Amino acid sequence: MSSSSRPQSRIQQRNREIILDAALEVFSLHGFRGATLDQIAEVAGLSKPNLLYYFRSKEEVHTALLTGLLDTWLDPLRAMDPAGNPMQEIMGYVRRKLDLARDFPRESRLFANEILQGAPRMRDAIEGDLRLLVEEKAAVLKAWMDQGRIAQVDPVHLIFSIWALTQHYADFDVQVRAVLGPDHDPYSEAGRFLGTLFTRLLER
Amino acid sequence: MSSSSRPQSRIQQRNREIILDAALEVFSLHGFRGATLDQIAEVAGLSKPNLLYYFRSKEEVHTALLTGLLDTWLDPLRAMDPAGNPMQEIMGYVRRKLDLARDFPRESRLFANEILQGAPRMRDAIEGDLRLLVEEKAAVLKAWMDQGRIAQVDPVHLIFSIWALTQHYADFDVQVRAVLGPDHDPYSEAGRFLGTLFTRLLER
DNA sequence: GTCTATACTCTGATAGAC
DNA sequence: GTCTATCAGAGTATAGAC
Repeated sequence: MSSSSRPQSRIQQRNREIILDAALEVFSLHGFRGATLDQIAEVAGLSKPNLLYYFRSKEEVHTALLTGLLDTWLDPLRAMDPAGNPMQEIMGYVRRKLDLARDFPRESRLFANEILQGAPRMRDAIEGDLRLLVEEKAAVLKAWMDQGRIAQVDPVHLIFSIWALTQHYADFDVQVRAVLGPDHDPYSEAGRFLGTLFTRLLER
Repeated sequence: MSSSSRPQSRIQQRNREIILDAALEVFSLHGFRGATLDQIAEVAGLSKPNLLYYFRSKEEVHTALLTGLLDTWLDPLRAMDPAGNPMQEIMGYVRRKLDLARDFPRESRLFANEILQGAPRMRDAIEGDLRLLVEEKAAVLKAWMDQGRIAQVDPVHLIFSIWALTQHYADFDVQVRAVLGPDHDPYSEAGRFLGTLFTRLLER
């Protein structure tokens, strides 16, 4: 099944993936400006001109990474079902968000870097899709509170707190592990802790 | 009163401060590698060679910023008094940490950038002073829990959660404001929300 | 103390051989 | 598709006039 707009051989797709993986590694550590094509090419095991054969510019590589990232990042929130059991839905969201942080820490750091720098390449998405989704889900949370099914608390800041607490384990991984020492599994401990925290915050 | 090791005129001290303030602005936005001396010099209103008259290198400017940052950042935790009232001490800590985020967001982002990048220039401090202080204060929290004065919860992750929740408002400021819209004061709302959260989590 | 000029290296991107 | 060679510009840092 070939696309007329962008025919791609298997090797092309494979190399694009290798490059994007290397770029994720480098951009997530150093941000857009701090990252260099030399570094990305080295991690990818390609020459710099060859990298630029697959992507026209540094900017294009970065854009390719950001495209879709926000969607992936928001999917767990989207999955929160207004018709479901409130406590289960919220706990499921926390669980899925923590799993994302554990399984895709580089994506989390890429996102953190982008926001830290003032979201120069994501502003529109954040002021658009992200804001709308938060408003929608905050309304769902508010309804649950007004029905007395969970405790009253600011629903938007509740969402912020889920983001902050889960992403912290990916973004500040170095610090978390330095403090805990080698004999700990940050994410399983975090799972238990966050379970307790949100239960006590929301259960009535 | 002159120091023999580093005599400094008033104008020298003043210029060093101007440079450090400009550097904080730029480093906190772009990280070490993404920041340029040109940018820092421009923000400082000085020529690049003049900047390098006050600091021998880009590295030296960055080091000057990081030195002392961790201390400032940990001071509120240090102030948590084992002899005080547990609930008041913890709430006071959360309050002071949130005030730090509100009043010194650039410092918070500088720190976040450093950790995101793997803490290449702060590893020792984090594995040393920071870790020790957390261990000490976690023991204090544990004692309060065992005395039944606050609810049982993992004390180290409790400290992580205070960091994550307060720093989020500085580090993800752009996102927070984009979601809340213009008619909100993020920090006063956060103050109320975090008061509720930690009360419900810890009160028995 | 501050500036202009400049040395030298790094970085993004292109040309062209294979 | 991949490589070597290379260019133009940006970057850190220094020299030396004032």
